[in-house]
Amino acid sequence: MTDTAGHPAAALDGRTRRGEATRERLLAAAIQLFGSQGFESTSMKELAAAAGVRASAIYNHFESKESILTAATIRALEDFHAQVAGTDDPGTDVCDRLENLVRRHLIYQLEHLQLARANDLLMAADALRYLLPDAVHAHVRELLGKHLDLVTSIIDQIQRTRSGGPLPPPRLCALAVLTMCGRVLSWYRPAGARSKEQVASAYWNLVQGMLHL
Amino acid sequence: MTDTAGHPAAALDGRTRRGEATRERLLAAAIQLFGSQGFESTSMKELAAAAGVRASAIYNHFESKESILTAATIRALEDFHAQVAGTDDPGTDVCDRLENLVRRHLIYQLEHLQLARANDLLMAADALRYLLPDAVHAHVRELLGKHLDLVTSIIDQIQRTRSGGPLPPPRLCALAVLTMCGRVLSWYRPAGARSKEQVASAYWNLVQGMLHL
DNA sequence: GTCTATATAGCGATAGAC
DNA sequence: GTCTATCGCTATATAGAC
Repeated sequence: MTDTAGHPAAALDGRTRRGEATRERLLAAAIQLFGSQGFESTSMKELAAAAGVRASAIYNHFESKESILTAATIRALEDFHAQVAGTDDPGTDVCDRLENLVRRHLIYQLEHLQLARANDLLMAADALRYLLPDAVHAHVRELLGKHLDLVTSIIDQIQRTRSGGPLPPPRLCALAVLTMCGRVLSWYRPAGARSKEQVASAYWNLVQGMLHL
Repeated sequence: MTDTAGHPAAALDGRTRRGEATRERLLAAAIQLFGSQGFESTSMKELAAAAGVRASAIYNHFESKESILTAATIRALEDFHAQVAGTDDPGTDVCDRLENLVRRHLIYQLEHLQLARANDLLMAADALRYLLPDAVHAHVRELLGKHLDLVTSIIDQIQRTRSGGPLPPPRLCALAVLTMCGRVLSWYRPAGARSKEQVASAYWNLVQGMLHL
């Protein structure tokens, strides 16, 4: 059972290394399958097959199906944070910061379809609350909340420095922006004529209008 | 088995009337439970309990669990259409038409939380495609597509009559607007200080900015 | 760590009395 | 139309050989 902790790299023998690789494949498969089909309709057998092992072998790496969901959720969320919020530079112009966050959010969604969908599930409903341990659910809420706070504070600063007409409160604007980012998958059609860059630019255009920039 | 058709009202005896009522309770419970927990994680037993009958009695009204999903989906969608798109009056000013559709969409979402969530599930992913019969799925797509077309054409007309700056294509604008409408539940907090009307007005304000109105 | 085989529980669905 | 009882199946999870 390697569920809980990391290992000192020096102690890895061949079997352990193979085990780590299996665990990673399981995690990747979980993100992919949970994201596309949902948690309930993905069986352990299916998950194991996607990772190239038997169902019973899963229990060498995770103690239950729920614990896989937990690990996959945290992994996906930290990934998102590293590639989006983590790139914010407080030293630069607030408007550029917003554009950067928006564009990276969109690109992230478009390039990590499965991961994004998994995140989306979490953001959307508290539907998974009953599946995740309270501590994990709290962690998820905290990370999502921090990102919302970041965008809120940036929009707040922008509104202070601009004279423009009356706008809803910054937090509501931030929610609107993030909502649209999170839903870009429903209007981006890979088969369609628009490239990712075109979609990102069109979207940023709409956000500018929305905030009177 | 009353799954398939309506009945001539004259032929209703007491038992049949009771049966119709049970069917309605099952449908309501299905919309509520499928919408909040998801289809897979709702059992027939749970569904029956919510409607006040035993699990086996369900099969007097529906031939399978999937057929309940089908009926619930169509019911929710037609309800939405009647209360939102059905109120559009092509004779009035395009801008007023858009405001009407947006506000009714929002109010609908806020007042029919469970129904709305069920619709949202359908809109969001093609996740239910494998569960719904092709004909039903096509019907759903058609109704959703029609609504999108309606909003697109209104936005298109608005853009033609206004000189304003460059905007993304009407269809993309329409998707953005509908996306935000559909997601209002994630930022409306009943416990919060905002009333439904305040949320609707704030949202309409954002849409106006987005479309340079 | 991975396998085969199995335990146990819950699911959707059916049969037949009332 | 609803009930009790039950079938057949699949799910998650465990035991023990390798």
